[in-house]
Amino acid sequence: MPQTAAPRYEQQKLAAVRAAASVFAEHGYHGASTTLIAEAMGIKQASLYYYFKSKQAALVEVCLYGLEDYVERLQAISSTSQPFAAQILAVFSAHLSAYRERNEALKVYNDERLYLPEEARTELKELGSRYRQELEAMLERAVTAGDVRADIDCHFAAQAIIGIGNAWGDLIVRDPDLDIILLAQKCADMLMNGFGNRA
Amino acid sequence: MPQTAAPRYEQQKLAAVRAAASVFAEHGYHGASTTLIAEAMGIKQASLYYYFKSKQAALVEVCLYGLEDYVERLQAISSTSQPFAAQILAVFSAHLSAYRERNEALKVYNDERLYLPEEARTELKELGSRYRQELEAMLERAVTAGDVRADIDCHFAAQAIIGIGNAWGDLIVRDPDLDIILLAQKCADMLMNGFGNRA
DNA sequence: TTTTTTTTCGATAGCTCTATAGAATGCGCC
DNA sequence: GGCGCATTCTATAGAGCTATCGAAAAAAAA
Repeated sequence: MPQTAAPRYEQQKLAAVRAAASVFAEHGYHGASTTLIAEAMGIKQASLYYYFKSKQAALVEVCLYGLEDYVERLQAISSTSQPFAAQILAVFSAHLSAYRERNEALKVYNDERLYLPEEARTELKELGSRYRQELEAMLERAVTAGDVRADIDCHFAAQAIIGIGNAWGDLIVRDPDLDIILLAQKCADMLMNGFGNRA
Repeated sequence: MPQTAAPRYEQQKLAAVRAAASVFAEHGYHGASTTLIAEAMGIKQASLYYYFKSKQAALVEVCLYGLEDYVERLQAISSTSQPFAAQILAVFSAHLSAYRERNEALKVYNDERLYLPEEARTELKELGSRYRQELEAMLERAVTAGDVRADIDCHFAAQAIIGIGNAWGDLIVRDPDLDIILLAQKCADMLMNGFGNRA
């Protein structure tokens, strides 16, 4: 699928972001060198600065790339009128497949965001917490609809869902054989029904 | 509480491990400098090498310190004959309070273990997976006892439990006001009963 | 006090890393 | 071909970092 009118710069810029994501994911922000990133995309170290103003700027772009359509996807799910059980399955599927598709970038956001410059950090933090808030609102609606127990702490629940997604996301990055669909089903089942044997 | 016969060396060594844990936790392994670690314990950079052969050796010691009684605690819980619901609550409590007590070291183990030397890495990995296996065995016993649904994938479940614990552990480190007991209860409740409204 | 041992220090070699500057190369277009 | 622009290169300044060495200081032993 050839991009229409994709000037070389755009292509290379994207390649640079991806290379940076990959190297940051493997070595961590501080452990990664600009030389390594450049090599990963087949150019020399100094040429990288044609695309990034600084190493830190590269980190910012990688994180943004990782989060990009992440929140939007959740909002799309959240705005459907499916029963909650179906929604939560969709949430896990989206979360996990985001990890698979942009796995390095999302991992980098989770692991290295502490090293972002203050300014970018708050911007991204806001994006991240928008995600949590959306999830929280979704849970609250499910409570009113009677799909979710009334005594659930929605704030806690939203954090837990994100935590589970991220934990599996990490494992997915390292083990490409994991079946995302199956995993999402198990997560959703766990969350809705618990492990306990119904008396 | 004065340690009986605690020679200066032992004290300082422990201080060094803790300082390293703290600095690694804040800056990451590669982002941390030996100067910073030394300063954190009030000595000069070169003096640190009296206690650590190398920076990497410090990482190893921090990780070991973080995991130390972690597995043992789980085994203690696992060997009781409490009902599973009580056990799982104890597991979460132990997991979360370990994070609070040795928070930096455990966080370092989770975040930075990738940068361990191969040899130490496998040793620690084994410790870590002993934890998961123990949890898995516990779940299997609970299935036989009828406390847990028979159709649960115990391997998945064990990973999920660890993932949830670590996710909250991370948040605990950053927010010291979180109530661990309450959190553990919510986690256990979520796991056993799920969020779904029982028809 | 003097001697011995443990702990800390200052100085520095040797290395790697980021970022910059200016030259070279490719490439479309007249 | 030759001009202008975009892209990549080589070379390097400048800084920080780990680890080592031998001397100093502190503590313990005699």
